Amino acid sequence: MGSTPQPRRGNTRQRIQDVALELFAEQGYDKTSLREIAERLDVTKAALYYHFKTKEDILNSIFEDLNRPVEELLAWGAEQPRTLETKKEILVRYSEALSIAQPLFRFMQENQATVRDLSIGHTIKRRVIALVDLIKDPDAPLTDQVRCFTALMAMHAGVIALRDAEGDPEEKRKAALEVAVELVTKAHDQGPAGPAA
Amino acid sequence: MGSTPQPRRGNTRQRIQDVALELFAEQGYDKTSLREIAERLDVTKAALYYHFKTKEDILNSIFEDLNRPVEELLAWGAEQPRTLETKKEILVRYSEALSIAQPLFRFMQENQATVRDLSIGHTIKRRVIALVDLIKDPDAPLTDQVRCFTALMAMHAGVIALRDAEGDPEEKRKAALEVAVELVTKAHDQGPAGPAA
Amino acid sequence: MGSTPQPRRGNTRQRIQDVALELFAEQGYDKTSLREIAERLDVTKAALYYHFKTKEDILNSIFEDLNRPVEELLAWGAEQPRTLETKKEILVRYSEALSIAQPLFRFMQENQATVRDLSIGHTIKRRVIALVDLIKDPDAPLTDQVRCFTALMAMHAGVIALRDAEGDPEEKRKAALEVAVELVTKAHDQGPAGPAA
Amino acid sequence: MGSTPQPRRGNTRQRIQDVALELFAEQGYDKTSLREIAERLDVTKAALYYHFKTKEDILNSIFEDLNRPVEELLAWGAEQPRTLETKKEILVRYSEALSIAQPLFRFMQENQATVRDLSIGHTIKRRVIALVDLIKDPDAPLTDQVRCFTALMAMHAGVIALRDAEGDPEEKRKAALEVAVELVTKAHDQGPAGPAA
DNA sequence: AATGAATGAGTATTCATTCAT
DNA sequence: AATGAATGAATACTCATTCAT
Repeated sequence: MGSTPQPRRGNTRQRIQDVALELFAEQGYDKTSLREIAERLDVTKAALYYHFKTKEDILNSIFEDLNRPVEELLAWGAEQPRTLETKKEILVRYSEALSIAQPLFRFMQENQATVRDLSIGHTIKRRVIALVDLIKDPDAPLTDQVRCFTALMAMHAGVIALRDAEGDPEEKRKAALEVAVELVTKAHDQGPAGPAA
Repeated sequence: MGSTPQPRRGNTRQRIQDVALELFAEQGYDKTSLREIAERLDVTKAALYYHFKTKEDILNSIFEDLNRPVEELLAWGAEQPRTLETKKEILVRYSEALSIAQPLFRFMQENQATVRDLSIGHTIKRRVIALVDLIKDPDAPLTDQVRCFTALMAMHAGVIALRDAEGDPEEKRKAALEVAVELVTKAHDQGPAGPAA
Repeated sequence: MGSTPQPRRGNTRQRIQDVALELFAEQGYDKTSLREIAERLDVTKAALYYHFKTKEDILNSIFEDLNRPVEELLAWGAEQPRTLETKKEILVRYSEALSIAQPLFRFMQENQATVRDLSIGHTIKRRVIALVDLIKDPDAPLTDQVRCFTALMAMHAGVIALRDAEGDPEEKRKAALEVAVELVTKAHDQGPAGPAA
Repeated sequence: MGSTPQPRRGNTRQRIQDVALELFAEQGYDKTSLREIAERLDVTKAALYYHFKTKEDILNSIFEDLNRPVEELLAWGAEQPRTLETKKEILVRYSEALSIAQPLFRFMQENQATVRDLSIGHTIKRRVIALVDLIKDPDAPLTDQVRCFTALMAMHAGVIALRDAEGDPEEKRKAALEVAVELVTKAHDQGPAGPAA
């Protein structure tokens, strides 16, 4: 186990990404060294540099791959009418995207300080803003804006933060989605100038 | 005569904490070196070690000081009856505590991965659980649990995450508190087994 | 039909030498990596190793090619009578050789420390000594030896060191040659035991 | 030998400079690693970083110290009348400065490619130009300019390049100085527009 | 109450080189 | 005639920590 010099097929790049994401999510970006990644894969550090230009580049490549669904969701959402139905659909899809790329999103949430000055930092920030813009109305009062933002956080919580709380993950996700829908619905039902009396 | 010309006298410990918190919150714990802290204070690194045993110890001391209000809130809450009024009061006080110790909480949120295996990690985790326990009913269904947890996150968002969004900080805090109260109220109104018909 | 559309055919070896010399002269030997050379040629590093055994070997091959004229000059000079005319002729030819292989000589001058313990180091050293021997008289006093050595340096200066000083390169070369001739003439006119009274 | 933990007096900084210059001159800047310097001094690499911010900084500090005499010579020369006597005096003093700081100048000459993009590169270039300006007449014809530049190179040769040629160093220095004076005198005697008939 | 001097373990990154295909 | 994948050894530099003074 581990000592057989496996003929290394062309999957090393993928294996690096997998191990890196696992470690980044487990221990954080800063605390994960390239030495550690290399050791787990039983290759040398230099091999990592054959496949990626820098440590940050490993993260970037992972992000690009796993982030695509969210990007597509944003593109789709931008073309829909801003109805309540659309908003709900966005929440549903986002929840699913979160669930699928859970380790990446967990990593992003737990390493905000680090991620902020990495090149994906900008992308992420823009993306959150775009997402909120899709589910809140343009001139929504502050309270409704908070409701919409909180809706997103509810889903993050359901998928990521409550990761090691008791309960079936899928049920937690559903519950969080329900709460999110509730919040966005409430925000939607009130016109831009507060409760439509 | 009356104005002290050398303000740095015996207060070095405090100054270290101030600068450290500022830098930890700005750049993250890992990326802030003791050299940097020392340079800002115009003392040597060794001076830091006169006042604190380790880097982590600096953080611990900051945490102990700023966290006291929350600890007191938990103690107080534990002795109150679990009425809706109590829950609301807890939310109000927690929101205030967040506001006062904003840099610390921001630091905690943005450095979760790092904080997790520092000694304050356990404390924080226990505290969040205790807090949720105070505002949710013992046998609340999953959805209500999510509501309560989300209520807390709403307040974190209002005080911390929305820090550089437009708008008056105090108003954002109030709006977040409002949403939080709403969520907890809804959770409270439904009995442990769903809607109290 | 007549014009070859793919000029890179069998000439890779030459192209490697060209690019390598350019980069060696520009940045120095140590600071020029094989990666850089390969990238400029749009081939892989391994391709370089198909054509050359080592990095040093690339340099050796360049040196061998461009150095031939000087070697021939030495051979020719060794067979001539040691008259002033011969000496002048050697200076003229050397100046021309310098001019033609300018990048190589520039490289040699600016990377003396590095070149010293490369295999061309010995060759170069021997060659300079041989050259001085051709233009100075066997038992010339120290001052005349310095004159002869300085004559060579004057030409190096004229072609290499003054490279980015103002003025037409060819004129600078001529001027340097003139000064060199002057020095050697002076050295020649004085017998082995000082001024021929 | 070497194992006694000598009480390290406050001379470490100086010792680093000494060893570094020795190695830089012997092997070149690029090929001298901080590990090597540290090992020779029987300290750790980190100790070097206590005293100097970077590898380049070590070189800078050496340069600043040893270069002072030349800087002073330039300042002095700038205030003198541009007579032949002054020029001769400059040559004499420069020759002495070269002799005293021989290892540094040798290093500079043999590592031109490297030094060029270090921070001392600019300083050196400016200095050579300033020096030539002091010994050549403002509108000297090209040949005279070459004479002056060659005069400097003659002295470099006498002190540095001929280092391991036979003969007493001091005598070689004197001979080189003589040749340099000769060249500058010749350049001086001819008016700005060629031979003063 | 603090400094000056140093360490040991670590980091990301680069390089010349190799070899099976 | 060349590539893709990898290595081993090195490099400059940083960090938290220690300790005699």
